[in-house]
Amino acid sequence: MPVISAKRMQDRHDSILGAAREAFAQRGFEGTSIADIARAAGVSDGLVYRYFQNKRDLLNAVLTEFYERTMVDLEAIAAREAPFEVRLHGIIHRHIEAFVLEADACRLFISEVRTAADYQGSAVQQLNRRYTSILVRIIESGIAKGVVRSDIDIRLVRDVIFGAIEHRTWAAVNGRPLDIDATAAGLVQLLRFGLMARPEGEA
Amino acid sequence: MPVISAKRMQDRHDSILGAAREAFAQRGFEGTSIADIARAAGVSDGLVYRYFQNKRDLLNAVLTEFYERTMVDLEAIAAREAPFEVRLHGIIHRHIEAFVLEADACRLFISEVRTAADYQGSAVQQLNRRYTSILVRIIESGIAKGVVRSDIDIRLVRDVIFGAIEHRTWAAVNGRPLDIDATAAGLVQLLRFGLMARPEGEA
Amino acid sequence: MPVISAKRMQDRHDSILGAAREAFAQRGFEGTSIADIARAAGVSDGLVYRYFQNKRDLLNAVLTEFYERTMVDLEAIAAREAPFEVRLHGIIHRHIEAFVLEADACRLFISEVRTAADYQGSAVQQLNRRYTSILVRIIESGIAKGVVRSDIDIRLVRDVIFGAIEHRTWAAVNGRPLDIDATAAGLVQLLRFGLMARPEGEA
Amino acid sequence: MPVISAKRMQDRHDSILGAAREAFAQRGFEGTSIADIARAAGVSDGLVYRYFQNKRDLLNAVLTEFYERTMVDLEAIAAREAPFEVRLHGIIHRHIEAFVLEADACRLFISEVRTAADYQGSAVQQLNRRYTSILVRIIESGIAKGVVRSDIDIRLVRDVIFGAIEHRTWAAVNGRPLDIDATAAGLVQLLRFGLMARPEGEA
DNA sequence: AATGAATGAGCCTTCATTCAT
DNA sequence: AATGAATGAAGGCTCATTCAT
Repeated sequence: MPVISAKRMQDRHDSILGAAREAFAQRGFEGTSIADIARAAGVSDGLVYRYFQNKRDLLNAVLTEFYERTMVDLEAIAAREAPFEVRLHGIIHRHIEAFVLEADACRLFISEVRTAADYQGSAVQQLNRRYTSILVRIIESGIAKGVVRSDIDIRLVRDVIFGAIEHRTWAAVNGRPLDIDATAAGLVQLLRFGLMARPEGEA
Repeated sequence: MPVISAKRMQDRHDSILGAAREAFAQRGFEGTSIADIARAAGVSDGLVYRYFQNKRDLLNAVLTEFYERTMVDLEAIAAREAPFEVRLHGIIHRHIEAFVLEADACRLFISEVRTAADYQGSAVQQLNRRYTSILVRIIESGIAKGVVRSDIDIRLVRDVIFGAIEHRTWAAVNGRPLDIDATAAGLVQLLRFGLMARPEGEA
Repeated sequence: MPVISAKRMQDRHDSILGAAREAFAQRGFEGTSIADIARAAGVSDGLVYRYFQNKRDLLNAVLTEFYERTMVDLEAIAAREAPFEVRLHGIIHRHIEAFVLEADACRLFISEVRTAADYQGSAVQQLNRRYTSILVRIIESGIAKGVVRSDIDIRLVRDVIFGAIEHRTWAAVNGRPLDIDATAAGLVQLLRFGLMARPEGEA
Repeated sequence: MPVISAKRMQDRHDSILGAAREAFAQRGFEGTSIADIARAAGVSDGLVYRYFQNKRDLLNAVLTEFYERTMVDLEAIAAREAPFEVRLHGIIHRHIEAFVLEADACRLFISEVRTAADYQGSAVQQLNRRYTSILVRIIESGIAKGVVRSDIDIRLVRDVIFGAIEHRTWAAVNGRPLDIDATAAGLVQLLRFGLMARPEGEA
């Protein structure tokens, strides 16, 4: 039987997590100390270790929370009934948005977690897979409907989309804002008909 | 008259640089200590500072050396006389190769340097620009020849290509090998004609 | 509720401060390492930084403590109702005593702090000013009472007294003892009537 | 038989010594590295050790040179035939001048040498004794001539003069200039007749 | 004679983590 | 349950001194 109420525990948990998100975003993982986080959360250093195993665990928790929050939106878009192009555009648009609005979390993931030795097989990797698989399912349904070429390499398309957005957004992270609408539209257009000029000028 | 021969100095320089490349690749920048590098290079801690200003400088040197080495190949490909598709394929192929063969350097760049606060305006950023500009010039020449649609967003294409390869190769970095030829061919194909199925079935 | 008692904290503080005073006195500021001090105080290196901001701060604390302790006596003497000569003698005597009994602190101040670039405007300089101003006020009251020549340069007198004692005591610091009474008496005598032989033989 | 000429050796010696004086003056003893000095002197690090045993020895040499240079003037003043007051004033004036013009050397002596463990019995201490003994001889001759009270403590007078000047000049070292003439005159006046107001108003 | 490459000890400070209170 | 004092290892960097060339 807990000595403090479950709600109080949840509040503590959340404020530590929030403080960590903030701090990691601003100063990076190595640049943030547990004392920083504890102070921002209004608790003692020691208490952090009651809620999280260690600093690394806290980082994972921050990213897990980000993924789960963002994924709700993406899955809603994927579940919607709409033509292939609309759903593709929707998911690309929302993903760019996530990158732009939560650039800090993305940067954390890219520079601190994805490269870590223990990333393979981690919970965060599972989440990342679920995240990207949403896009994969959309493309699969496009193929099923005959809108997308069946000989396409789905995983390659996935990497093209996520990779392009990551690259694209990076500049925006440090400085001038990114035009989300234009970028989403441009990417969809490029994906639909490719680079090549065509006599018939269809695209 | 130098106290040691130029060759000996070059050797020292190279062994420190090599040890640093190895160590950074395996344990990351923060995870590597100067003592680690010195030990691996068979020199004293202090000597590292005779050849490199500080730890950060050593990281820059590792990446500069990688970029310059790889860029020689890329520029040769870009300079070749060949149809657009051939040159595009060539450069994509070589870039994937670089990623696969020197995954360590790429990982370093991505996770330690590109995200650093002082990346903007740094020498490494200059090199990265030169690197990516090779691809940009190929696309421009494709437009000039009328092979590529003139309304294409070149910077978006660049981000698609580099981003896709980065994402794609990531899996290969940790574990199973990547089929370089297939990946290059698939990416070129996707870029040429896009995702969409076509009645004429040209692609 | 504090984790350890206030007394225990005070003890820690004092033992670190004491160890620092001892170590600085024996080996100078640069010659003393934090590890030396921690070992002598029976604590870990890290704990020193919980009680003092850094090494420099520790030095300031040592000197502040010395000044404040000594100043209590000096101010009591200055506040006493007594003829000018008595008060002058009292303060000179006590100042010499401080120099002799706490030669280490004086040496520290003279050789490590007063010459430092950041001395001007520092807290220690404030204390030093308060310290010397006690003497200045006594001389001023001597002038007010008509016992001391009104055309005297008070700051020069101050420098004569403190400078002389500093010089004088220096020998005593390293080796043979100084006769405090004789020195105080001699200095007062010299200050009262100067060097010159006088026909009337008054002095 | 030396492989290089004695003159060349002397030049080397002097340029190293000069570079050291400059560097110590500007950055202090601890703040100056042998490499700094070697660079400024236009020689290699190693060569410094052919001319001086170690860094400490170099500091001693700098101060010895200063003392010897200044002492020539002082001894000339002491040797002059003149009334006591004139000679006393002359030597005080010249000493203040030395302090003001070569504040750096004085600061070095005060903060780096006089406090060192090996000062007692050192060559620099010998020089310091010779330096101060010049003043002592002047006072003795004043006593012999009956101008100075015979019951005066000569060593105390010496400490008063040198101590006062040291204290006085210190402020001048960091900032506003010191009026050498006024200070010398004021000190002589104070020493001659003391602090006390006198009915006859002789002083 | 002269160089300067090489050494390696040393130092201040930070901080994740533990545990007595 | 909560605190925060305490630990102690680790790390980047400097520099006096030596000695092979």
